[in-house]
Amino acid sequence: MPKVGMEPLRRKALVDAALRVIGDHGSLSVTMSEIARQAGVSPALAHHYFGSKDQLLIETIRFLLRRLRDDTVTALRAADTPRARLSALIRVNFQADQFAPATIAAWLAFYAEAQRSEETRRFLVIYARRLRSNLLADLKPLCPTDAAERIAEGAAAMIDGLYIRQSLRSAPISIEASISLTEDYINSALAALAKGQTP
Amino acid sequence: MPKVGMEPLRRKALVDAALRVIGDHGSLSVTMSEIARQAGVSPALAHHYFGSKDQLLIETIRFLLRRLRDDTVTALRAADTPRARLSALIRVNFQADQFAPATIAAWLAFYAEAQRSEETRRFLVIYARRLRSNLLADLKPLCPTDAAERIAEGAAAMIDGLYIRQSLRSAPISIEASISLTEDYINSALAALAKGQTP
DNA sequence: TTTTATTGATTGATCAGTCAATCAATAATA
DNA sequence: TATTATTGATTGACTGATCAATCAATAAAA
Repeated sequence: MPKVGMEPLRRKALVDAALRVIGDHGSLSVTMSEIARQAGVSPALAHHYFGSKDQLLIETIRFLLRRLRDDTVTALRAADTPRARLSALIRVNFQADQFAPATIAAWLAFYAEAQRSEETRRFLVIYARRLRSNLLADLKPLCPTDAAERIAEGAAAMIDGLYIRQSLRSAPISIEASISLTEDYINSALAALAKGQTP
Repeated sequence: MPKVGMEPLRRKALVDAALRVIGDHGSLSVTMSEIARQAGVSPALAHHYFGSKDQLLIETIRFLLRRLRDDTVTALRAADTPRARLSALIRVNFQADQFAPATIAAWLAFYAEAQRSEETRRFLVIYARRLRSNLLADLKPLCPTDAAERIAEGAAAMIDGLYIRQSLRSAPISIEASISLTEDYINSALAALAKGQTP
């Protein structure tokens, strides 16, 4: 055989390259040639391993999702109270690598793509649900379930919104400011509840 | 066929068609032919009036922006206290036509496009700034300026986030629920302030 | 006649995807 | 050890399709 065992290396290199190209091109309208060139291989090889451009893009979004999930798991492990886990959850979503312009551009591009590709949409729905349910799990110990559901929904929306707004790079908010805005939302929502419960 | 004075009619028909095609295609990767067909004219005519596909797309986003601004002006006129104007502002952003799937898809597509096209980006920045500053103007009478700025930022993000999440059509939130989530955020943020100020 | 509206036909560029052919590492064989 | 068969890795060249953009020609109004 030839240099056996190239496949996993090439796949990784191609996904990385795809992410980079999408990132600084700011769109999924990138060519296989460009991706392949960035990965240092021929366009034909990219097709050999992924079958189609769509498939390579799907793998790329899976990668983004997996990275976020892994970061989340790690962050949650380090926190031990519900409130601390909420903070960890927020922080993860604004972590440096998630906030990198290229990453933001890629997420955005995939959001747009989700309107066309059912498979892409499924992945993003998974992300959206996961964020919401992670928040929910740690809000439930802190307030009634129905309130927890609303706050989880609101916090998830705020996180996504801050993230998207970042993509415009107008009046860019710092990571810390984004985090504290979300923290404040949860704090005051919980405080308003507590006040309402003991009138 | 050629009656004089067709230009404005054709331009409008083409922009409408572009919006529709972008909407149900869920992407800016639409062809001039498709848009022209929807508008009932030849592709060549679309080029005749707009010069290029990019230009037609630019006009399309201007149209979206203008519609939102007009709706905003109308809504603000009908409200007379700062708090009422805040509610009006929120409501406008979740109005039925803004919430239509095709409209959401188009906004999303333009967000992605903004990563590539400086002109598109400028338009979206205008939108983002306008939302923020409208909110700010009516928050200022209700709380200290620095707090108003934070709340405006947070509310704008929540609105955008709810909007984006709607595009995934998973666990779709009703218009009313989206509105009340944003209202609650403002209410509890203001309440937390009031409480903090008179301890 | 001059101007405006409109189109069919065409061009040139871009790409995804295919394919036949080559390269090189290994394992089996002699 | 030397030879050979096998096969994953890799590519250059090509194809077919798609599109934006152009243009020359025509039809109707002014």
